[in-house]
Amino acid sequence: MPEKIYDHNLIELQRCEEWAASDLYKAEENSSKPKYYVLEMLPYPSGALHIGHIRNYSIGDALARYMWMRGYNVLHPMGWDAFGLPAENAAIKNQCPPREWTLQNIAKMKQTHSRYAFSYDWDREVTTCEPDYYRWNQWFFLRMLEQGLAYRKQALVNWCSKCATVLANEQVVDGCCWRHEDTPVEQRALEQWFLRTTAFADELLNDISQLEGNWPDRVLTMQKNWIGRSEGAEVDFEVESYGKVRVFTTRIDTIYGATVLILAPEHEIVRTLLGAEAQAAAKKMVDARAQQGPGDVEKEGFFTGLHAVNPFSGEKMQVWVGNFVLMGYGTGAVMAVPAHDERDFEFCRKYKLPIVPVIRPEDGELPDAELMTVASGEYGIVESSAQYSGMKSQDARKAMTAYAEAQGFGKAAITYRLKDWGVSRQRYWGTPIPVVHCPEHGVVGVPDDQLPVLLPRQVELTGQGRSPLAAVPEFVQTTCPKCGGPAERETDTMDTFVDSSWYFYRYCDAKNSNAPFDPAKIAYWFPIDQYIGGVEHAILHLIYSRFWTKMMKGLGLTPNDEPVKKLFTQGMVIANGAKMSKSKGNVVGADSVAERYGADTARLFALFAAPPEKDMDWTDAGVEGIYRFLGRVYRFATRNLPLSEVKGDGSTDAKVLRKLHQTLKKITNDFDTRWHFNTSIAALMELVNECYASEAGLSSAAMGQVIQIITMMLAPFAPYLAQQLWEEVGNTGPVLKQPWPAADEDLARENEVEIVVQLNGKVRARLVVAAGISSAELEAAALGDEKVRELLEGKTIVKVIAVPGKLVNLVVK
RNA sequence: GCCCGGGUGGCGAAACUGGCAGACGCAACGGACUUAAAAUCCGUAGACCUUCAAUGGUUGUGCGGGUUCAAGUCCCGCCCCGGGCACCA
Repeated sequence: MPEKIYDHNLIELQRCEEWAASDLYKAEENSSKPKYYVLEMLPYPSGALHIGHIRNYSIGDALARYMWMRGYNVLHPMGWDAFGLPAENAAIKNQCPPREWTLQNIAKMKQTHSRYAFSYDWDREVTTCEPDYYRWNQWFFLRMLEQGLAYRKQALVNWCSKCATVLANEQVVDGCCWRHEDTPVEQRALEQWFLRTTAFADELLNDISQLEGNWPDRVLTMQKNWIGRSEGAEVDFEVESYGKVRVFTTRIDTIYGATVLILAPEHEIVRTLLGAEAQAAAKKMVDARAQQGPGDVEKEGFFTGLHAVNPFSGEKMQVWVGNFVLMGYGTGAVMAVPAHDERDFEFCRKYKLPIVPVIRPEDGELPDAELMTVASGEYGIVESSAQYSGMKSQDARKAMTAYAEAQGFGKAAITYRLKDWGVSRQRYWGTPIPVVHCPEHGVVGVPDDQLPVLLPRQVELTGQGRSPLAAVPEFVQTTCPKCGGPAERETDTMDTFVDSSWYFYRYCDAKNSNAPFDPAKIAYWFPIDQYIGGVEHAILHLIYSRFWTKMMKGLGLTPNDEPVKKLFTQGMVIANGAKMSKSKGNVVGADSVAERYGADTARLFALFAAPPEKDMDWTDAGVEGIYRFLGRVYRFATRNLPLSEVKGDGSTDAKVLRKLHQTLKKITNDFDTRWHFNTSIAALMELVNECYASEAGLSSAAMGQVIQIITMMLAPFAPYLAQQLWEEVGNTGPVLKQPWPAADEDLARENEVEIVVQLNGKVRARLVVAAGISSAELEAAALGDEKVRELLEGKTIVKVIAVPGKLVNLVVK
C-alpha cells in the first residue's frame, strides 16, 4: 500500500471530459424530491473567467453539491449576460462583429467552466443576445406597452459633440467624453422609452418586509433609500403671467417662512417665459451638473424677474432658478424656507434673500434671523403663522394640508426618489425595441407573431452619429402593422438590465419557443432558494428584477411577489494585496490557476482564505498551502488502501472517530446555518492532522470510516479529489449522488473535558474532569484539586462561579 | 454630510450564546530523511520580563471610560480604514 502522489492533472483532466459529456447535473422536471434552486449571477462574457468569478461559483457550487447530497432536486443553471457596450467597443476597435466577439468569448469561458467542473445544467443555458431569448424581452415590452407600463417621454442624454453621439453614463469620464477627454458632455433632450417602475414603488418598498432576515440588511437598506418614499404635500403658488407652479414639500408647516420660489433649470417656465440669456444660463447649469461628479457643488441661481404669491400668507415672493433644484424629483420647483432648510439657507444667504424663522423649539425662542448661522430643520412649535401659530409642527402639517385641499390649491402627496426606468439606449448591441413609428398611427407595437424583431447582423459601427440602427435602411424601413403604409422602426435598443431582470425564469424552461416560459414550471421552481452574487448589484439589478416579477404577477405569469427568497452577497477578491483591475494588470485568470494547481485547489482556496461575505486576498503562497493539504489527504488515503492491509490495533480509533464526527457535525452545521466555509475547511485540516498523528493505531474498520466520510465531506468543495478517493476505495458511481452522512453523536461525544480554574479571573490551574458533570460537582472537583488548594492558602473565598464544560472562577480575598 | 461594514500576531484569519484570545493556513525558524537539494514528516512560535532549565510572571484584540466574578464580544465617548448614497425639498 504505497502512497500515491497528488497530481492534479492526473486526477482532474480526464474526469473533466467525462463530466462535461455526462448528465450528472441535470435538474429533474416532475420530481418527487423537494426542489432547490441555487443561482449565481450570470456573468458578462468578457472573454475570461477570473478568480472573482471562481469565488462566486465555488460558493454556489459547494451549496448545490451539498443539497444534492441532501437529496434535493437541485436546479443550478448558468448563462451569459451577452448584450452590452463592451462588445460594441471591441467591434469598433478590432473590426470584429459584436456577435462573433461575444460568442467566441462565451466559448472560451465555457471551457474554463467545464475545467472547474461547476455543476451547471447546461441544457438550460441562456445567452441573452440570441433571438430566442431577446424576443421575449420584446414580448414583455409589448405587454407593458399595452398596460401603460412602457411609455415615451423627453429625457436628457449625455451627448458628445465631437462623436456626435449619445454616451452611456460609463462613457462619461470626469464630465468629459471617454474618447475626447477635452470635450465636456452636454445634455440633450431626446424622446426615450421608460418603464413605469414607480407604479410599483409602494409594493417594492412594502415587500421588503418579506425579505427581511433572508437578504442582507444593508442591501435592504440601500433599496429602501433608493426608493426613498417621503410623505408631504403639494402646494400651488400663483406666478404672475404664468399661472400655477406646484411644489412638493415635506414641511408645509414652515410655509409662512417660505421667502422664495426656486425652479429647476429645466422647468417649463424657463423654456416658455424667459429670455435667451436666462435660457442659456439654465442650459449651462444643466450641462454643469452632468460634468460634475458627486461632491459639494456651489449653489448658483438667478432671479427670473417674476414673482409668486404665497397661498397661505398672501406675501409676494421672488421666483428664482437654482442649480440645486432637481427636475427629476417632486415637481421640479421648491418653496425655499431658508430659516428651516440647510440648502435654502445657503442659497438665500448667498443671494441676500429674506430669511423668516417660523419654528421655535418647544422649550425655546423663535430664532433671530439676523443671528442665524445654520438653518434649524427640527420640528417644534409654529409661530408667526396666522391662526396656526402655537401649533406643533406635526399638527400644523395636518391642518395646513387640509386647508390647502379645502381651498383647492394643494393636497397631501407622497413622492419617491425612485424614478421610472429609462430603458432606451441609442446603441446597436441590445434588444431592438419592438415598435414602429407610423405617420398615420404614431407608435404601433410590433404584433407578437412578427417577433422577434431581429437585430441586423451587418451594421457599421463607428461610434459616431445617431443610433447605429438608424443607419440601416433595411432595418428602419418597414410597414405599419395597422395600416400597411410605410413606417419606420424604432432604432433604440433596450438597457441590458432588461435581460438580467428575468433570465432566471427562462432557466426553468429555456427552450420554450411559444412563450417566455411555462408558468407551471415557474410555479414549481420559484422562488429562487438562494441567489449569490456581488453586492455591487444590490440596487439596480435586484430592484429591476423585483419590479419585473411584480409586473409578471400582474400578467398572471407567476404567483410570487418576489423572485428571490434568500440573497447572499460575497465579498470582493483582492489579488496579492491590490484590488484586481485590468488597468493594474493584476487580474488572476482562472485558467492559469487551474493549470498550475488544479480546479480543486483553486475552489478550496477561494473558500478558505476568508469567510465568503468578506473581501478576500488571493495570495500565491496561500494557494500552495491548499495544494499541500489536498496532497496530504490523498497520500493518507492511498497509503491506507486497500483497507484489508491496514493492521492498526485500534488504540486510536476512539480519538480519531470522535474528531471525525465532530468535524462532520461542524461542517453540516456550517452549510445549514452560517456558511463560514473557511472554518469548515480549517476543521477538515485539523481532522487530517489528527489522522496523521494517530495513523498507526487505527484499525481497518475505523480507517474505512475515516476515509469514506472525509471523501464525502470533501465532495462539495473539491469534487475531483472526492470522486477520485471514492473510486480508490472501491466504490463506483458519482459521489455527488451519495447521501450526506449523518454525524454519530455517541462517537462525537467527549468524555473528558479540560477545565480552567481562575482566581479573580486569571487562569491559575487546569484540571480534567468527566464531561457533563454539574456545576456543583465541578466546584467540588476544583476545590479538591491539590494545586488549587495550594493557591488558596491564606485566602478567603468570596464567591465561586462554576460553568460546566468551561471554567471555575474563584473570587478570593 | 448621512447610512452601513470593519480595526485581533510578520500576514490571511478563528473565537457561533459574555467564559482558556490567536484554532486553521501562509511566511519564519529548528530537527529528521537525503551525498546534497527539492518534496515529505516532526517540532517551535503574540510581546515583554525572570530562570541554567522545566517553568513562572506581566502584558496584550484601534484609543479613553464604564458594566460584570469574567469583555475581542455588552454600554458610552472618540480615532482610523473600506463601501454605499450624496443638494431627494
